[in-house]
Order: sequence, then C-alpha cells, then structure tokens
Amino acid sequence: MRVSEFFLSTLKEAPSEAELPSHKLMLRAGLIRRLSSGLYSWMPLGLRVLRKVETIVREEMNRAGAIELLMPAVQPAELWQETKRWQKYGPELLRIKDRHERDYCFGPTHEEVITDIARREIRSYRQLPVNFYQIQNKFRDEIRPRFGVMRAREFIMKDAYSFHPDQSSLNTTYTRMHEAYIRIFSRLDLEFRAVAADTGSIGGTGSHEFHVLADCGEDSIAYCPTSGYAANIELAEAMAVKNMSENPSEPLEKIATPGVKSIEDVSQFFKTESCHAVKTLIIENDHGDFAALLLRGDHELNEIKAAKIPAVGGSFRLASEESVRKITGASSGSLGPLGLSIPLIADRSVALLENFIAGANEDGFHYQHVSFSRDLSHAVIADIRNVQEGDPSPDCKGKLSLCRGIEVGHIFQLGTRYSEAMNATFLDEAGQAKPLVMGCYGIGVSRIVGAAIEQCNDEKGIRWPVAMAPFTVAICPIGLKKSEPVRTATETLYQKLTEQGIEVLLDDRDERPGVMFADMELIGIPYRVTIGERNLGNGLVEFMTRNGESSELLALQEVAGRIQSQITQKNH
RNA sequence: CGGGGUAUGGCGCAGUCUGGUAGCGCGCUUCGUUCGGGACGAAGAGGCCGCAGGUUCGAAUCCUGCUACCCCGACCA
Repeated sequence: MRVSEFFLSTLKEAPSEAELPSHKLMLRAGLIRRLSSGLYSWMPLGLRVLRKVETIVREEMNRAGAIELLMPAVQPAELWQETKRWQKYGPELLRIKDRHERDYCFGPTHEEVITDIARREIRSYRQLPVNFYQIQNKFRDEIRPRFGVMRAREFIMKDAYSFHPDQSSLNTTYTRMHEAYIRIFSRLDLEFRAVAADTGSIGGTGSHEFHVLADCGEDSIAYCPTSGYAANIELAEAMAVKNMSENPSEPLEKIATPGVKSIEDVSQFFKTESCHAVKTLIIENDHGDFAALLLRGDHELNEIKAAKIPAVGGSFRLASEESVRKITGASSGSLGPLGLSIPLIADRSVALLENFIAGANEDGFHYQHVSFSRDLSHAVIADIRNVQEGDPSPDCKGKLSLCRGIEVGHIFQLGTRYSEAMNATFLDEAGQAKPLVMGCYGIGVSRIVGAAIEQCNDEKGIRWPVAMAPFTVAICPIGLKKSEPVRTATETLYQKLTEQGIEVLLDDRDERPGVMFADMELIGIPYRVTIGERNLGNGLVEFMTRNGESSELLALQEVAGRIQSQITQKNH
C-alpha cells in the first residue's frame, strides 16, 4: 500500500477527550474517531488491526471445531421475556421499538437467539455436540463508557455457544475453548493470564476469564507465583488469617470514645493496628431484610461473595442512616456486633480474633477485649472479604500477589439455564427428551486492540506486535521525487516485498524524513526500511525495528529475507 | 445516578473576571528556497464562539434554561 493511495490521519496533539495512553494513541494515530459517547468509527488504519485480530480469532475458533454463523444484532423482546432477562438485564439493555410499537433490543449478547436456533434445529443427540460462533457488533448501554474502545457501548465481540448432551461433553469443549483462547492471546503476543472467575449474572457452573495485564485494568487478579493459582479478586478465596500479636482474651470493657468513628480513629485512639478492630456493616437486601457483616478493620468487603450467603439473601446495599439507628440504637461510627437481633455474618478472619475492639451500639462508646469465641459464637462464619497481597493461597502452596488486568475473554459453563427456560431439548439414545447443556465463550475483539496498545507503547507511539500490526514494514524513501536511484530501489523493494505477501506501507509522500519517521513510529509499524542516496551509493539501505533494538545496513537484496526471518522468528 | 470540570476554525489552547469589529501554535492551500529525525520565508483559506431565551445601543464575555463531552465515585460505619 502506498500512503498516497491510503488514508493516514495522524495528530501531533491528542484530543482532550482522551486520558489513557492507549486511547490517546488510537486517536493520534488515526485508528478511531469518536462519533458520540462510547461510539467509535474504525478508520482504515484501525480497521486493518481489527481485522488482524478477527482473523486470528476466527482461525483458532475454526481449528477448535467451532462453526461460524451470523445472527441479527436486533432481537425481539419475546425471546428475552422467555428467559426473564427482559426485566433482569436492566438499563444496560438498549430497548427499541419498531413502527408497530413492538419491543426489540440491540443485542448485548446472544444466548436467547442461539438457544432459539438450537431448539428449532437440534432434535437428536446425533447432532451433538455443536459449537456455533459469530463475530459481531454488540451494544451495552454502559453506566459510564470510558477509555475509548476499551469500554465502549458498541463494540465487536466474538461469541460462541456450544450445545451438549451432558456435562462431560461440555467439559471437553470447555477445555478445548480454554486451550484455543490461550493460543489466540499467545499468537497476538500479549502478556495475559487466565483466571478462575465468578459466573456473574449469566450464571452457570464454571468460568474463566482471560486478562491482558495492564495497570489501568479495571479488574484485580489474585495469583500465586508458586502454585499457579489465579482468580479474579471477586472470586479468589480468602483464607482465615491470624494476628500474630493476638493476646489471650481479657474481660469485656466499655470505653468512652468521643468523636471516634472510623477504623482509623479507633486504631489511633486505642493505639493499635486496624487489624485489632472489627467493622460492622449493616446491610439491607432487595427484600428489605437486614444483616450485619463483620470484617477485620484492615479488610475489605467482597460484595459478590457476601451476596451468596443465604443469611444475606442476594444483592444488597448499605442500610440507610435511619435504618441503622432503628436497628442498633446508634449511628454509624459506633456500630458493633454485640446485642444485635439481626443475623450476624463474620468473616473467617474475624472468627479467629480473641481480643478486638468494636462499636458498642451507643454513640461515643466502643468495647475492647471482645472475644469471638466467647461473645459471638452464634454468628455465621463465611468468606466475605477480598483477598489481600500476601494472603495465603487457597491451595496452601504459597502467598497471593495482586495485579490489574483488562478482561478480554470470558468462558462459561452455562448448564441448562437457558435451554430449560426456553424449552430447548433433544432426544437422547433412549428416546428421552432432555434439555441441552450449554457453554458460552466470549472475546472482546475491539477491546483487544486497545488493551494491546496499553501494553505496547512508548513515548513515540504504538509498538504493535507483528501479529496485529496494520502493516508489517514501512518503506521511507528519502528524496523519492529527486533521486532516480532512490526511486528505482524503492520500487524494486516494494514490488519484491509485495510479491512475497509481506504487508508494506510505502511512504511516497513528498515529506521530509523526520515527518515520515515520526508518523511510522506513531502508527507503530514493526519494521522500517530507509532508502537514501547516502547509503544507496554502496548498494545499502537501513533496516530498523520499531523497538529500536537494532538498526543496521543491509544490501537491498537482503531486506526481504531479513524481514521474512524476523517474522518467522516472532512466530516461535 | 451523585460530585467535579469543559464546550471558541481540523487538533491543542488564550480571550470571559472588567461587554465595544475573534486571536495564538500546530495542521491545511499556493509559490519559492530547503531535504537522513516533526524545515524556512511569503501569500492565503477556514469560526452559527455548544444550543435556546433574556439583559443591553452593543454579548464569546452578564443572567436563565437546556444539550453534549470528559474525570472521580457509586466497598469500608
């Protein structure tokens, strides 16, 4: 491709809408342009990258035995009503009406549509297992779209749905998809991690997420370098941890603590560490039931874990100040577990405490020397906190570390949740109708592009992994208009590389070298060949890699071979 | 949804407090000189100052309402 026949649109300064390095670079390099909040056009250069990602995803899905199809983006409300998700999915579901006032939505995901296809098409166990996938635009009306293409409202997703006669067949496909995902992110040359995950609102029996590691990631990942354990912090099991400095229990004592409210105040007042205090959270669930959650002062509540405790009863929020007063007789800041008549749920680490401080449920008073075993033996003990750096790994083989990740893939074992709701059955060998067992597997294709830049950039711009670069090599001829030898050498090389199937971007603009170099570096082309009269006199051209590791003079005839060997080297 | 901020040419910004013919840098067009790391000179093009009302002889500027976009938050009693 010649720049004169392509469309490059680079900016020296990033538009003020962008904050994140990857977002700024995508705008500066002219990969995307914003239409509206969370809506982006893919410009020609960006589309080439997107297609690269799509191609790798498609190849690996095909290799893993999945079959491509394409479903409508707009879906009728009736299907969503069958699974009750028309109500449950909430405001993220973009609902639209047609001219007859009939309800539709723009699909945020396609379980309903694919299950509808399956119940019409699949009759016999002989047709199973089968795994369908598509690469398609989705729309999710995010609370707060941000980071450009990374949390856009309209985005491109690869979604696959598998159907099985039984769980063991699902397990086989699930494992195969897990392997396919590892191949995909490895081929894309990204630093990533597969982690055990919460199944969230989609539900089901097992789930893994794939995260591209980056500090700006919106997810926290807990992993154990020694055992290989890795899980989303939402799921990672928090083991009970004991305070080393714990003293044997002393008699309960009520202390006047005027103005002492937060855990920080408490530890200052009592001149101790926050791990010797317990915080009491009064929560209210969707049915109006209250409960008290007990956490060590230095620990954080994990809402997802807590919502699964029967005594909590599903999703919840902190109780209002009035409710808190009605239940405890005190205002927040003096709350404690003693004497409460609502269910008590204590974190595992709280249950080991023998000498802690807690509010007295009387404004301006705290207890010290509370003993869990003596005073709170009636409480439910559960894992309701987030793991912390240094916590023991759940497999007892090391200590956990934390890092941030961008979720680019998620696989689920769905079971029969959708097939039962939509009556999607097949006949087994005995002629019995059974619900189809399902799995689903998503990859955020457009998000991968942003995540890759977040991971691969420097002060000059993007540094694409070869696998997703819009072009593999840039040719920058110096004095193309003036110099006959430069022109001849440039055309010869361009022809040769093109014939070899290498994707070349020839900068045939009549620009000064600095402009060409800066642009090619900004848009992140992995290799660059500079052709100028200075070296051409000796039959040489300059070959350079984007990472700056090497810059060398090669004979013109050597270039194609060198690039070819660099690429194959990369693929191993 | 709560809090904060912004809106002036394609991009980045000044001008608003203190009302009086809309400016700077980059980019763009033309010509000339340059040409191995974002050149220089000259001449140009391009703006409903987010939208709607109001105040005023006069509004980018003051007042009211709206819209769009960005950031933080929606765990810590």
